[in-house]
Amino acid sequence: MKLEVLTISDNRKIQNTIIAKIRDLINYKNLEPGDKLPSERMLSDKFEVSRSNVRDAIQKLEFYGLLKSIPQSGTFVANIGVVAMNGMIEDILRLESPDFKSLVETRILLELKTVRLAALRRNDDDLINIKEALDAYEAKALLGEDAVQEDLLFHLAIAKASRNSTMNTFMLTITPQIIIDFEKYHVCDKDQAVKGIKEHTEIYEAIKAQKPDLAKEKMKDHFSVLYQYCYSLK
Amino acid sequence: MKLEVLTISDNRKIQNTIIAKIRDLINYKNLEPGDKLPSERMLSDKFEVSRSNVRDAIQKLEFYGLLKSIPQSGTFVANIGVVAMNGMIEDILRLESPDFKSLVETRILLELKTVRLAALRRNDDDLINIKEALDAYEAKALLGEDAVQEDLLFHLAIAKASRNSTMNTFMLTITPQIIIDFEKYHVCDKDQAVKGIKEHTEIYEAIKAQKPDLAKEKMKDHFSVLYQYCYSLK
DNA sequence: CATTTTTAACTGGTTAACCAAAAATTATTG
DNA sequence: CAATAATTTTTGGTTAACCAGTTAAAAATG
Repeated sequence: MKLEVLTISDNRKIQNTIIAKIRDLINYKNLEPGDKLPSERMLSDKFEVSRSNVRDAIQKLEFYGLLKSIPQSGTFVANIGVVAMNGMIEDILRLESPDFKSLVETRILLELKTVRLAALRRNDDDLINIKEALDAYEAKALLGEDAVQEDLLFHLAIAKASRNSTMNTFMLTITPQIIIDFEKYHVCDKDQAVKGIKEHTEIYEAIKAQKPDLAKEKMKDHFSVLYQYCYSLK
Repeated sequence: MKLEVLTISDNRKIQNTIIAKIRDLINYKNLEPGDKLPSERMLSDKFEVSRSNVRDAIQKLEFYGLLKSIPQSGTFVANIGVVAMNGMIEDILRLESPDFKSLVETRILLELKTVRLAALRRNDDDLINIKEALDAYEAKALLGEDAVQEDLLFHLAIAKASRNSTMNTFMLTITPQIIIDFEKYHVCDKDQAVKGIKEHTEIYEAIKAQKPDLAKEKMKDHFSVLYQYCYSLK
Protein backbone atom coordinates (compact mmCIF):
# COMPACT_ATOMS: atom_id res chain seq x y z
CA MET A 1 0.00 0.00 0.00
CA LYS A 2 1.48 3.30 -1.11
CA LEU A 3 0.75 6.32 1.03
CA GLU A 4 0.07 9.52 -0.89
CA VAL A 5 0.46 13.01 0.48
CA LEU A 6 -1.82 14.95 -1.80
CA THR A 7 -4.29 16.68 0.47
CA ILE A 8 -1.75 17.82 3.03
CA SER A 9 -0.59 20.84 1.07
CA ASP A 10 -4.20 21.96 0.62
CA ASN A 11 -4.96 21.41 4.28
CA ARG A 12 -1.86 23.24 5.44
CA LYS A 13 -2.65 26.07 3.08
CA ILE A 14 -6.09 26.81 4.47
CA GLN A 15 -4.84 26.28 8.02
CA ASN A 16 -1.98 28.69 7.48
CA THR A 17 -4.37 31.22 5.98
CA ILE A 18 -6.47 31.07 9.13
CA ILE A 19 -3.39 31.34 11.35
CA ALA A 20 -2.31 34.44 9.44
CA LYS A 21 -5.79 35.91 9.87
CA ILE A 22 -5.72 35.23 13.59
CA ARG A 23 -2.36 36.99 13.75
CA ASP A 24 -3.76 39.98 11.87
CA LEU A 25 -6.73 40.06 14.19
CA ILE A 26 -4.52 40.04 17.27
CA ASN A 27 -2.53 42.93 15.84
CA TYR A 28 -5.53 44.90 14.58
CA LYS A 29 -7.43 44.57 17.82
CA ASN A 30 -4.26 45.05 19.87
CA LEU A 31 -4.96 41.92 21.87
CA GLU A 32 -2.53 41.60 24.76
CA PRO A 33 -1.38 38.54 26.70
CA GLY A 34 -4.32 37.01 28.50
CA ASP A 35 -6.92 38.70 26.31
CA LYS A 36 -9.74 36.67 24.89
CA LEU A 37 -9.98 35.85 21.22
CA PRO A 38 -13.39 36.08 19.53
CA SER A 39 -15.30 32.81 19.79
CA GLU A 40 -14.71 30.02 17.32
CA ARG A 41 -18.11 30.66 15.80
CA MET A 42 -17.39 34.33 15.20
CA LEU A 43 -14.00 33.53 13.73
CA SER A 44 -15.36 30.90 11.36
CA ASP A 45 -18.04 33.37 10.36
CA LYS A 46 -15.62 36.28 9.92
CA PHE A 47 -13.02 34.24 8.04
CA GLU A 48 -15.70 32.40 6.04
CA VAL A 49 -14.30 28.97 6.88
CA SER A 50 -15.67 26.02 8.81
CA ARG A 51 -15.45 25.99 12.58
CA SER A 52 -13.45 22.76 12.37
CA ASN A 53 -10.77 24.56 10.40
CA VAL A 54 -10.71 27.35 12.97
CA ARG A 55 -10.43 24.77 15.74
CA ASP A 56 -7.55 23.03 13.96
CA ALA A 57 -5.69 26.31 13.49
CA ILE A 58 -6.23 27.20 17.15
CA GLN A 59 -5.02 23.74 18.15
CA LYS A 60 -1.83 24.22 16.18
CA LEU A 61 -1.16 27.60 17.79
CA GLU A 62 -1.95 25.98 21.12
CA PHE A 63 0.67 23.33 20.40
CA TYR A 64 3.25 26.09 19.95
CA GLY A 65 2.09 27.70 23.19
CA LEU A 66 0.69 30.84 21.58
CA LEU A 67 -2.96 30.31 22.45
CA LYS A 68 -4.82 28.54 25.22
CA SER A 69 -8.36 27.21 24.94
CA ILE A 70 -10.45 26.91 28.06
CA PRO A 71 -13.75 24.99 27.85
CA GLN A 72 -16.90 27.03 28.16
CA SER A 73 -14.83 30.15 28.52
CA GLY A 74 -12.85 31.09 25.47
CA THR A 75 -9.53 31.04 23.70
CA PHE A 76 -6.86 33.26 25.20
CA VAL A 77 -3.65 34.83 24.00
CA ALA A 78 -0.67 33.32 25.80
CA ASN A 79 1.51 35.29 28.14
CA ILE A 80 4.07 36.20 25.55
CA GLY A 81 4.03 39.67 24.00
CA VAL A 82 2.89 40.81 20.57
CA VAL A 83 6.44 40.97 19.26
CA ALA A 84 7.23 37.35 20.05
CA MET A 85 3.73 36.40 18.91
CA ASN A 86 4.24 37.96 15.48
CA GLY A 87 7.74 36.63 15.08
CA MET A 88 6.76 33.11 16.01
CA ILE A 89 3.65 32.98 13.86
CA GLU A 90 5.73 34.24 10.97
CA ASP A 91 8.17 31.37 11.54
CA ILE A 92 5.41 28.80 11.97
CA LEU A 93 3.85 29.84 8.67
CA ARG A 94 7.15 29.45 6.87
CA LEU A 95 8.07 26.12 8.49
CA GLU A 96 9.14 23.59 5.94
CA SER A 97 8.90 19.87 6.46
CA PRO A 98 12.16 18.43 7.76
CA ASP A 99 14.61 17.01 5.25
CA PHE A 100 16.63 13.89 5.94
CA LYS A 101 19.89 15.74 6.41
CA SER A 102 18.37 18.10 8.96
CA LEU A 103 16.88 15.14 10.82
CA VAL A 104 20.14 13.23 11.02
CA GLU A 105 22.09 16.34 11.95
CA THR A 106 19.69 16.99 14.79
CA ARG A 107 19.65 13.37 15.88
CA ILE A 108 23.43 13.25 16.20
CA LEU A 109 23.41 16.48 18.21
CA LEU A 110 20.70 15.23 20.53
CA GLU A 111 22.15 11.78 21.05
CA LEU A 112 25.67 12.93 21.83
CA LYS A 113 24.00 14.83 24.67
CA THR A 114 21.43 12.26 25.81
CA VAL A 115 24.03 9.52 26.05
CA ARG A 116 26.15 11.79 28.24
CA LEU A 117 23.19 12.64 30.45
CA ALA A 118 22.14 8.98 30.57
CA ALA A 119 25.58 7.99 31.87
CA LEU A 120 25.25 10.66 34.54
CA ARG A 121 21.65 10.21 35.56
CA ARG A 122 20.58 6.65 34.76
CA ASN A 123 19.16 4.54 37.54
CA ASP A 124 18.97 0.76 37.70
CA ASP A 125 15.62 0.58 35.91
CA ASP A 126 16.94 2.69 33.05
CA LEU A 127 19.87 0.34 32.75
CA ILE A 128 17.57 -2.68 32.56
CA ASN A 129 15.52 -1.03 29.82
CA ILE A 130 18.61 -0.20 27.80
CA LYS A 131 19.95 -3.73 28.24
CA GLU A 132 16.69 -5.25 27.06
CA ALA A 133 16.72 -3.04 23.97
CA LEU A 134 20.32 -4.01 23.35
CA ASP A 135 19.54 -7.73 23.64
CA ALA A 136 16.57 -7.42 21.29
CA TYR A 137 18.75 -5.66 18.74
CA GLU A 138 21.52 -8.22 19.08
CA ALA A 139 19.14 -11.14 18.62
CA LYS A 140 17.67 -9.65 15.47
CA ALA A 141 21.00 -8.54 14.01
CA LEU A 142 22.66 -11.91 14.58
CA LEU A 143 19.87 -13.56 12.62
CA GLY A 144 20.74 -11.29 9.74
CA GLU A 145 17.29 -9.75 9.84
CA ASP A 146 16.47 -6.09 9.44
CA ALA A 147 16.92 -4.51 12.88
CA VAL A 148 16.41 -0.82 12.20
CA GLN A 149 13.52 -0.64 14.66
CA GLU A 150 15.37 -2.40 17.45
CA ASP A 151 18.34 -0.17 16.72
CA LEU A 152 16.35 3.00 17.26
CA LEU A 153 14.51 1.62 20.28
CA PHE A 154 17.91 1.18 21.89
CA HIS A 155 18.65 4.81 21.23
CA LEU A 156 15.23 5.84 22.52
CA ALA A 157 15.89 3.91 25.72
CA ILE A 158 19.01 6.02 26.20
CA ALA A 159 17.07 9.21 25.53
CA LYS A 160 14.59 8.13 28.17
CA ALA A 161 17.40 7.53 30.67
CA SER A 162 18.75 11.04 30.04
CA ARG A 163 15.95 12.32 32.29
CA ASN A 164 15.42 15.25 29.98
CA SER A 165 11.78 15.20 28.91
CA THR A 166 12.29 17.75 26.15
CA MET A 167 15.09 15.85 24.44
CA ASN A 168 13.15 12.62 24.94
CA THR A 169 10.12 14.13 23.19
CA PHE A 170 12.27 15.46 20.37
CA MET A 171 13.86 12.06 19.85
CA LEU A 172 10.41 10.52 19.67
CA THR A 173 9.24 13.01 17.06
CA ILE A 174 12.15 12.43 14.70
CA THR A 175 12.48 8.67 15.10
CA PRO A 176 9.65 7.47 12.83
CA GLN A 177 10.82 9.59 9.91
CA ILE A 178 14.37 8.40 10.48
CA ILE A 179 13.25 4.77 10.40
CA ILE A 180 11.37 5.38 7.15
CA ASP A 181 14.31 7.21 5.56
CA PHE A 182 16.78 4.58 6.72
CA GLU A 183 14.81 1.78 5.15
CA LYS A 184 14.22 3.90 2.05
CA TYR A 185 17.85 4.77 1.47
CA HIS A 186 19.14 1.47 2.89
CA VAL A 187 21.41 3.31 5.28
CA CYS A 188 21.92 0.19 7.39
CA ASP A 189 23.02 -2.95 5.63
CA LYS A 190 23.77 -6.35 7.08
CA ASP A 191 27.43 -6.11 8.06
CA GLN A 192 26.85 -2.74 9.66
CA ALA A 193 24.19 -4.36 11.82
CA VAL A 194 26.69 -6.86 13.21
CA LYS A 195 29.25 -4.10 13.68
CA GLY A 196 26.49 -2.18 15.46
CA ILE A 197 26.19 -4.85 18.14
CA LYS A 198 29.71 -4.17 19.35
CA GLU A 199 29.22 -0.43 19.25
CA HIS A 200 25.91 -0.62 21.07
CA THR A 201 27.44 -2.86 23.72
CA GLU A 202 30.27 -0.41 24.28
CA ILE A 203 27.81 2.44 24.66
CA TYR A 204 25.79 0.39 27.12
CA GLU A 205 28.87 -0.49 29.14
CA ALA A 206 29.91 3.16 29.35
CA ILE A 207 26.45 4.14 30.58
CA LYS A 208 26.51 1.28 33.05
CA ALA A 209 29.91 2.40 34.33
CA GLN A 210 28.56 5.96 34.51
CA LYS A 211 31.34 7.36 32.37
CA PRO A 212 29.74 10.23 30.43
CA ASP A 213 32.74 11.21 28.32
CA LEU A 214 33.43 7.63 27.32
CA ALA A 215 29.77 7.11 26.48
CA LYS A 216 29.81 10.17 24.25
CA GLU A 217 32.96 8.99 22.47
CA LYS A 218 31.46 5.56 21.83
CA MET A 219 28.31 7.17 20.48
CA LYS A 220 30.45 9.34 18.24
CA ASP A 221 32.19 6.26 16.88
CA HIS A 222 28.81 4.66 16.35
CA PHE A 223 27.66 7.68 14.33
CA SER A 224 30.82 8.05 12.24
CA VAL A 225 29.34 6.29 9.20
CA LEU A 226 26.05 8.13 9.54
CA TYR A 227 27.92 11.39 10.02
CA GLN A 228 29.77 10.97 6.76
CA TYR A 229 26.63 9.84 5.00
CA CYS A 230 24.80 12.91 6.24
CA TYR A 231 27.37 15.45 5.13
CA SER A 232 28.01 13.76 1.82
CA LEU A 233 24.39 14.34 0.81
CA LYS A 234 25.06 17.83 -0.45
CA MET B 1 -6.74 36.74 33.43
CA LYS B 2 -5.36 33.59 34.98
CA LEU B 3 -5.14 30.55 32.78
CA GLU B 4 -6.09 27.30 34.41
CA VAL B 5 -5.05 23.87 33.24
CA LEU B 6 -7.76 21.74 34.74
CA THR B 7 -9.28 19.86 31.84
CA ILE B 8 -6.00 18.92 30.22
CA SER B 9 -5.30 15.99 32.49
CA ASP B 10 -8.77 14.62 31.84
CA ASN B 11 -8.43 15.14 28.11
CA ARG B 12 -5.00 13.56 27.97
CA LYS B 13 -6.25 10.66 30.03
CA ILE B 14 -9.04 9.67 27.66
CA GLN B 15 -6.82 10.33 24.66
CA ASN B 16 -4.08 8.14 26.08
CA THR B 17 -6.62 5.43 26.82
CA ILE B 18 -7.67 5.45 23.18
CA ILE B 19 -4.06 5.44 22.00
CA ALA B 20 -3.38 2.40 24.18
CA LYS B 21 -6.45 0.68 22.74
CA ILE B 22 -5.29 1.42 19.20
CA ARG B 23 -1.93 -0.09 20.11
CA ASP B 24 -3.62 -3.20 21.50
CA LEU B 25 -5.74 -3.46 18.38
CA ILE B 26 -2.69 -3.24 16.11
CA ASN B 27 -1.04 -6.00 18.11
CA TYR B 28 -4.13 -8.18 18.42
CA LYS B 29 -4.96 -7.96 14.74
CA ASN B 30 -1.30 -8.20 13.77
CA LEU B 31 -1.56 -5.10 11.63
CA GLU B 32 1.60 -4.56 9.63
CA PRO B 33 3.06 -1.41 8.09
CA GLY B 34 0.72 -0.07 5.44
CA ASP B 35 -2.29 -1.97 6.76
CA LYS B 36 -5.55 -0.15 7.22
CA LEU B 37 -6.97 0.60 10.64
CA PRO B 38 -10.71 0.09 11.21
CA SER B 39 -12.69 3.20 10.33
CA GLU B 40 -13.08 6.02 12.85
CA ARG B 41 -16.74 5.09 13.26
CA MET B 42 -15.95 1.49 14.09
CA LEU B 43 -13.25 2.50 16.52
CA SER B 44 -15.46 5.01 18.33
CA ASP B 45 -18.11 2.32 18.49
CA LYS B 46 -15.75 -0.40 19.69
CA PHE B 47 -13.99 1.81 22.25
CA GLU B 48 -17.28 3.42 23.32
CA VAL B 49 -15.96 6.96 22.91
CA SER B 50 -16.89 9.80 20.60
CA ARG B 51 -15.55 9.90 17.08
CA SER B 52 -13.94 13.27 17.87
CA ASN B 53 -11.86 11.63 20.58
CA VAL B 54 -10.81 8.90 18.18
CA ARG B 55 -9.88 11.52 15.61
CA ASP B 56 -7.82 13.44 18.17
CA ALA B 57 -5.96 10.32 19.21
CA ILE B 58 -5.28 9.43 15.57
CA GLN B 59 -4.09 12.97 14.95
CA LYS B 60 -1.61 12.70 17.80
CA LEU B 61 -0.25 9.41 16.51
CA GLU B 62 -0.12 11.01 13.08
CA PHE B 63 1.97 13.83 14.53
CA TYR B 64 4.48 11.27 15.77
CA GLY B 65 4.48 9.64 12.37
CA LEU B 66 2.89 6.37 13.49
CA LEU B 67 -0.34 6.64 11.54
CA LYS B 68 -1.38 8.31 8.32
CA SER B 69 -4.93 9.37 7.49
CA ILE B 70 -5.98 9.58 3.87
CA PRO B 71 -9.30 11.26 3.07
CA GLN B 72 -12.06 9.01 1.76
CA SER B 73 -9.79 6.05 2.12
CA GLY B 74 -8.76 5.21 5.65
CA THR B 75 -6.13 5.46 8.36
CA PHE B 76 -2.99 3.47 7.77
CA VAL B 77 -0.20 2.10 9.91
CA ALA B 78 3.08 3.85 9.08
CA ASN B 79 6.00 2.06 7.51
CA ILE B 80 7.70 1.30 10.79
CA GLY B 81 7.43 -2.15 12.30
CA VAL B 82 5.41 -3.41 15.23
CA VAL B 83 8.40 -3.34 17.56
CA ALA B 84 9.12 0.33 17.01
CA MET B 85 5.39 1.02 17.02
CA ASN B 86 4.94 -0.55 20.44
CA GLY B 87 8.05 1.02 21.88
CA MET B 88 7.15 4.48 20.67
CA ILE B 89 3.53 4.36 21.78
CA GLU B 90 4.73 3.22 25.17
CA ASP B 91 7.02 6.26 25.34
CA ILE B 92 4.34 8.63 24.06
CA LEU B 93 1.94 7.44 26.74
CA ARG B 94 4.49 8.05 29.45
CA LEU B 95 5.62 11.45 28.16
CA GLU B 96 5.69 14.03 30.88
CA SER B 97 5.35 17.76 30.30
CA PRO B 98 8.71 19.47 30.02
CA ASP B 99 10.19 21.04 33.13
CA PHE B 100 12.08 24.32 33.04
CA LYS B 101 15.46 22.73 33.58
CA SER B 102 14.95 20.28 30.72
CA LEU B 103 13.86 23.15 28.46
CA VAL B 104 16.89 25.31 29.23
CA GLU B 105 19.25 22.36 28.96
CA THR B 106 17.87 21.56 25.54
CA ARG B 107 17.88 25.18 24.46
CA ILE B 108 21.56 25.58 25.27
CA LEU B 109 22.40 22.40 23.39
CA LEU B 110 20.41 23.46 20.34
CA GLU B 111 21.68 27.01 20.24
CA LEU B 112 25.35 26.14 20.56
CA LYS B 113 24.76 24.16 17.37
CA THR B 114 22.45 26.53 15.48
CA VAL B 115 24.80 29.47 16.01
CA ARG B 116 27.63 27.41 14.57
CA LEU B 117 25.55 26.36 11.58
CA ALA B 118 24.30 29.92 11.12
CA ALA B 119 27.88 31.18 10.92
CA LEU B 120 28.57 28.54 8.29
CA ARG B 121 25.41 28.73 6.22
CA ARG B 122 23.88 32.18 6.65
CA ASN B 123 23.19 34.21 3.54
CA ASP B 124 22.78 37.98 3.29
CA ASP B 125 19.06 37.88 3.99
CA ASP B 126 19.61 35.84 7.15
CA LEU B 127 22.14 38.39 8.29
CA ILE B 128 19.67 41.24 7.75
CA ASN B 129 17.02 39.39 9.77
CA ILE B 130 19.42 38.78 12.63
CA LYS B 131 20.57 42.41 12.57
CA GLU B 132 16.99 43.65 12.70
CA ALA B 133 16.25 41.41 15.67
CA LEU B 134 19.43 42.65 17.33
CA ASP B 135 18.49 46.30 16.80
CA ALA B 136 14.99 45.72 18.14
CA TYR B 137 16.43 44.11 21.25
CA GLU B 138 18.97 46.86 21.75
CA ALA B 139 16.35 49.59 21.44
CA LYS B 140 14.12 47.95 24.01
CA ALA B 141 16.94 47.08 26.42
CA LEU B 142 18.43 50.58 26.34
CA LEU B 143 15.07 51.98 27.37
CA GLY B 144 15.21 49.75 30.39
CA GLU B 145 12.07 47.95 29.26
CA ASP B 146 11.45 44.24 29.43
CA ALA B 147 13.02 42.74 26.30
CA VAL B 148 12.62 39.02 26.83
CA GLN B 149 10.61 38.65 23.64
CA GLU B 150 13.08 40.60 21.48
CA ASP B 151 15.85 38.58 23.10
CA LEU B 152 14.38 35.29 22.03
CA LEU B 153 13.42 36.54 18.58
CA PHE B 154 17.10 37.27 18.07
CA HIS B 155 17.88 33.69 18.95
CA LEU B 156 15.09 32.42 16.70
CA ALA B 157 16.53 34.44 13.82
CA ILE B 158 19.80 32.59 14.34
CA ALA B 159 17.99 29.25 14.42
CA LYS B 160 16.35 30.16 11.13
CA ALA B 161 19.72 31.01 9.60
CA SER B 162 21.07 27.61 10.64
CA ARG B 163 19.17 26.15 7.65
CA ASN B 164 18.22 23.15 9.74
CA SER B 165 14.44 22.91 9.66
CA THR B 166 14.29 20.37 12.49
CA MET B 167 16.28 22.46 14.94
CA ASN B 168 14.35 25.53 13.83
CA THR B 169 11.07 23.78 14.61
CA PHE B 170 12.36 22.58 17.97
CA MET B 171 13.47 26.08 18.92
CA LEU B 172 10.01 27.35 18.03
CA THR B 173 8.31 24.75 20.19
CA ILE B 174 10.32 25.51 23.31
CA THR B 175 10.46 29.31 22.98
CA PRO B 176 6.99 30.24 24.30
CA GLN B 177 7.41 28.20 27.45
CA ILE B 178 10.87 29.66 27.97
CA ILE B 179 9.50 33.20 27.67
CA ILE B 180 6.79 32.40 30.20
CA ASP B 181 9.25 30.77 32.62
CA PHE B 182 11.76 33.60 32.22
CA GLU B 183 9.20 36.22 33.12
CA LYS B 184 7.88 34.02 35.92
CA TYR B 185 11.25 33.41 37.56
CA HIS B 186 12.63 36.82 36.57
CA VAL B 187 15.66 35.21 34.98
CA CYS B 188 16.52 38.38 33.07
CA ASP B 189 16.82 41.56 35.06
CA LYS B 190 17.71 45.04 33.88
CA ASP B 191 21.51 45.08 34.03
CA GLN B 192 21.67 41.68 32.37
CA ALA B 193 19.65 43.14 29.50
CA VAL B 194 22.27 45.84 28.88
CA LYS B 195 25.04 43.28 29.23
CA GLY B 196 23.09 41.18 26.74
CA ILE B 197 23.41 43.85 24.06
CA LYS B 198 27.16 43.48 23.96
CA GLU B 199 26.94 39.68 23.95
CA HIS B 200 24.32 39.65 21.21
CA THR B 201 26.40 42.04 19.13
CA GLU B 202 29.45 39.82 19.46
CA ILE B 203 27.44 36.78 18.39
CA TYR B 204 26.10 38.71 15.43
CA GLU B 205 29.57 39.84 14.40
CA ALA B 206 30.89 36.30 14.56
CA ILE B 207 28.04 35.07 12.36
CA LYS B 208 28.63 37.96 9.98
CA ALA B 209 32.32 37.11 9.80
CA GLN B 210 31.36 33.47 9.25
CA LYS B 211 33.47 32.24 12.15
CA PRO B 212 31.56 29.23 13.55
CA ASP B 213 33.89 28.46 16.46
CA LEU B 214 33.97 32.05 17.61
CA ALA B 215 30.20 32.30 17.30
CA LYS B 216 29.81 29.22 19.47
CA GLU B 217 32.18 30.62 22.08
CA LYS B 218 30.30 33.91 22.20
CA MET B 219 27.02 32.05 22.58
CA LYS B 220 28.56 30.01 25.38
CA ASP B 221 29.56 33.21 27.17
CA HIS B 222 26.06 34.54 26.65
CA PHE B 223 24.60 31.42 28.25
CA SER B 224 27.01 31.26 31.20
CA VAL B 225 24.56 32.87 33.63
CA LEU B 226 21.68 30.80 32.34
CA TYR B 227 23.83 27.69 32.49
CA GLN B 228 24.61 28.21 36.15
CA TYR B 229 21.00 29.08 36.87
CA CYS B 230 19.86 25.91 35.20
CA TYR B 231 22.20 23.56 37.04
CA SER B 232 21.68 25.23 40.39
CA LEU B 233 17.98 24.36 40.26
CA LYS B 234 18.50 20.92 41.71
C1' DC C 1 -15.60 -16.61 -18.86
C1' DA C 2 -12.85 -12.41 -18.83
C1' DT C 3 -13.49 -7.49 -19.14
C1' DT C 4 -15.66 -3.44 -18.71
C1' DT C 5 -19.32 -0.63 -16.77
C1' DT C 6 -22.38 0.48 -13.32
C1' DT C 7 -23.87 0.59 -8.80
C1' DA C 8 -23.67 0.44 -3.83
C1' DA C 9 -21.18 0.77 0.39
C1' DC C 10 -17.63 2.84 2.96
C1' DT C 11 -14.15 6.35 4.05
C1' DG C 12 -12.19 10.68 6.39
C1' DG C 13 -13.66 15.37 6.38
C1' DT C 14 -17.21 18.89 7.10
C1' DT C 15 -21.22 20.95 8.85
C1' DA C 16 -24.82 22.14 11.98
C1' DA C 17 -27.38 21.16 15.97
C1' DC C 18 -26.83 20.16 20.77
C1' DC C 19 -24.57 20.01 25.70
C1' DA C 20 -22.96 21.54 30.06
C1' DA C 21 -20.31 24.83 32.27
C1' DA C 22 -18.97 29.56 32.71
C1' DA C 23 -20.13 34.63 32.28
C1' DA C 24 -22.94 38.19 31.94
C1' DT C 25 -27.30 40.06 32.70
C1' DT C 26 -31.49 40.80 35.01
C1' DA C 27 -34.51 40.31 38.93
C1' DT C 28 -35.12 39.96 43.69
C1' DT C 29 -34.29 41.02 48.31
C1' DG C 30 -32.61 43.15 52.57
C1' DC D 1 -29.01 51.27 46.69
C1' DA D 2 -25.94 47.40 47.43
C1' DA D 3 -25.88 42.46 47.58
C1' DT D 4 -27.51 38.33 46.37
C1' DA D 5 -30.19 35.10 43.61
C1' DA D 6 -32.21 33.67 39.40
C1' DT D 7 -32.02 33.77 34.52
C1' DT D 8 -30.23 34.29 29.97
C1' DT D 9 -26.47 34.32 26.91
C1' DT D 10 -22.10 32.73 25.42
C1' DT D 11 -18.44 29.50 25.38
C1' DG D 12 -15.52 25.32 23.85
C1' DG D 13 -16.61 20.52 23.42
C1' DT D 14 -19.50 16.75 21.62
C1' DT D 15 -22.59 14.43 18.75
C1' DA D 16 -24.92 13.02 14.68
C1' DA D 17 -26.13 13.84 10.06
C1' DC D 18 -24.19 14.94 5.65
C1' DC D 19 -20.58 15.34 1.70
C1' DA D 20 -17.46 14.04 -1.90
C1' DG D 21 -14.21 10.94 -3.17
C1' DT D 22 -12.63 6.10 -3.01
C1' DT D 23 -13.16 1.28 -3.07
C1' DA D 24 -15.28 -2.92 -3.63
C1' DA D 25 -18.97 -5.50 -5.28
C1' DA D 26 -22.38 -6.49 -8.76
C1' DA D 27 -24.12 -6.28 -13.35
C1' DA D 28 -23.66 -5.86 -18.13
C1' DT D 29 -21.20 -6.84 -22.19
C1' DG D 30 -18.38 -9.02 -25.74
